[in-house]
Amino acid sequence: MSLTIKDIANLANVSQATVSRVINNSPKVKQKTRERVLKVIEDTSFFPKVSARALNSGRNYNIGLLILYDVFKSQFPAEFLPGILSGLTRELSAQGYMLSVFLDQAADKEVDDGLINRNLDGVIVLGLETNTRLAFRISKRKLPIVLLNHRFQDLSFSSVMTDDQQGAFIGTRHLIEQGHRSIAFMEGNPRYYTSHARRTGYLQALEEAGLPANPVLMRVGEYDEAHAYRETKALLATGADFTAMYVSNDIMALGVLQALRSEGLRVPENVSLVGFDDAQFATAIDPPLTTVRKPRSQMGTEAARMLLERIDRGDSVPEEHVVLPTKLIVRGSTRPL
Amino acid sequence: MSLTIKDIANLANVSQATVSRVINNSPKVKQKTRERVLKVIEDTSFFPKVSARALNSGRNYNIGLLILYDVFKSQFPAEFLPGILSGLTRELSAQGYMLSVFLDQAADKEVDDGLINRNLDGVIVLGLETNTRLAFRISKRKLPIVLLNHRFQDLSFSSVMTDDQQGAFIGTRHLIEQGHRSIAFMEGNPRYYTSHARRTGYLQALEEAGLPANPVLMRVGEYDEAHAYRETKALLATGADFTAMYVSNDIMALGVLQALRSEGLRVPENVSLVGFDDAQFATAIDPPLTTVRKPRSQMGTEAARMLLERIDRGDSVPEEHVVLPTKLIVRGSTRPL
DNA sequence: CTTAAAAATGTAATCGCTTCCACTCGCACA
DNA sequence: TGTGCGAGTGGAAGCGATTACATTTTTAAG
Repeated sequence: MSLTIKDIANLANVSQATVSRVINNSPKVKQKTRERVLKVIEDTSFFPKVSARALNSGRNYNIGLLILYDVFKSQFPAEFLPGILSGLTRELSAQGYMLSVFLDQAADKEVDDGLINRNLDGVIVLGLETNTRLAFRISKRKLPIVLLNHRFQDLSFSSVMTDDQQGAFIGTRHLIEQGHRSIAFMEGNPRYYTSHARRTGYLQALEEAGLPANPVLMRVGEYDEAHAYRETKALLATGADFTAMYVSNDIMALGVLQALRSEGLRVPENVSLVGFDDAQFATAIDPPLTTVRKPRSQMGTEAARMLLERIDRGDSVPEEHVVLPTKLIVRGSTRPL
Repeated sequence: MSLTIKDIANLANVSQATVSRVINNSPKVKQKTRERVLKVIEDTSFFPKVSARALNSGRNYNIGLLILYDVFKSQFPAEFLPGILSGLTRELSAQGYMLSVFLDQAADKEVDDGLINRNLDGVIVLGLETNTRLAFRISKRKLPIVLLNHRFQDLSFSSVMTDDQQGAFIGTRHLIEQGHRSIAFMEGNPRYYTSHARRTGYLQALEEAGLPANPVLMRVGEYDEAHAYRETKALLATGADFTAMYVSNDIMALGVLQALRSEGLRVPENVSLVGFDDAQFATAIDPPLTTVRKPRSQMGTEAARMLLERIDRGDSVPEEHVVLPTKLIVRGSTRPL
């Protein structure tokens, strides 16, 4: 049927062991022999069978991506997943690994059986919040694990995050640089860590500029359009003055936009607006939204790199926490005062 | 280290062979024995090692999802991927399979080596158009394959599609039912099959209602907001009358919306609008967009089901083409004339 | 109660690779 | 001329399941 290393061994006039050594880059093969074997491999386009290697080496060359339920349920921007997948697979396939996805939507048992026992070399957990029960179970099996887009303080899991505080900071600072002094803030669901971070970034920018934080201008909603609309209406009803607003994500910005319009206010003429996420529609609405973008692809590559390192070096690798900066994308929804 | 089938055999006082039979639901095990073995398996939370089974059964319990480049490059709605993944993994994990993703972005060789040789039991190809070169290569290796969201006429590959024509049909019919008689049509990139299907659906609805198709009202653009904006402006410039418009996707609808607004026209007061895709932002814009939704999750489950059938029964399964209906979601952008 | 067929179970070979251990073959050194 | 050593290679034992084939047990017909 298909080629085995035995065939390669015969063709190259060496033993199976040597072929195996060549495949695995063992240093103890004479250069000349190595070349001969490689040539045969090349010519026959031989590819070692993963299951056979896995059986006795323990390596499965397969890592799991566990997408937690909250990612799907919430207003997690849909365009994140493609970006992250792209980063993950690029890095992983370069090292010969595959990526298998698992959704948390199925019953817990399913995830347990499926995910943990399926001979994965490691797991990347993508979520907004840590599912602690699950994380504990995975760690109990000593499976290397990296948290992506969230972290868990009490457990020593490596994590890759973005610096949402810095994101809100640069977004707010952009408004300040444009001359705005009265800048409102629309917070997302306070249950999530990110909401807090973004508020802190907003406050930090104000403070750096010596601007007072005005509690009246700070509203709390959910990461959806309806709450943002309602809160903006409420804010306007207070009669408070503001010429700009930092909104915690792009979907909310849509709600803010509607509320402002309904009161006869225009963006950016009357109010400048900055969002977060750089959603697919951000360029397509009127006005195009100035927003803050997470380095989606890079988040994937970083997570993959860290996990592979952990797999290679074992527990000796210390817990690592990477925080990636976000980027301000200036479009038409902001303008100098 | 970890449990093997041997341990289970000892604990249950049977042979390895019997344990294996129980695991694989072989019918030739006495009910009583089966229960005893299952109990032990349950108690020890044993899980057979995939690589070991794969080695001699040929079954890898791993299927590949190949996401073609055009999916990422185009205005493919970002929210599709999560929906499709959800459907795929639900069905697959129920049958004990995992799903590994591969992106077409890497070099072709990578995909070739990686995808084809990595011991997958089958491949699902998600794309807007068939990458024929790749499809041929996969089929040459006799890997079962199902095309998702596209099809290829000349090759006998099974496929799962949505009925875009029916989608445009019900969208247009909705407008007709609301009393509209002059209905414009905004087409997407004519290079894609879907564009053609949507136009046909539009025309079909007009014909069914005995309405003439007016070429002046039909514009062709790309699946993005900028072209839609431009084409709408051009349409308005002709001075042609219309009270409604069918737009080939939601992103384009954003452009249409802007163009209409810029000319002082309001939606739905002056023009009713129907889109396609039910993008994440469709509920969040003003007015909320009436649109046509693809059954994302179901597309996934169907594709998985078909692929598994093909894997189980081999080539005996005839080529199958499933076409799923779309659904009209009525929101605020349409109203009776 | 036999006894042959059917059903259930066990034995052991096998899948394709990795890796431990043994072995060969120069070559430097005493 | 031995001797020791290290580099390179080969032989063969697994890894943990599946499965063809052999064997035992059960069932049912006579």
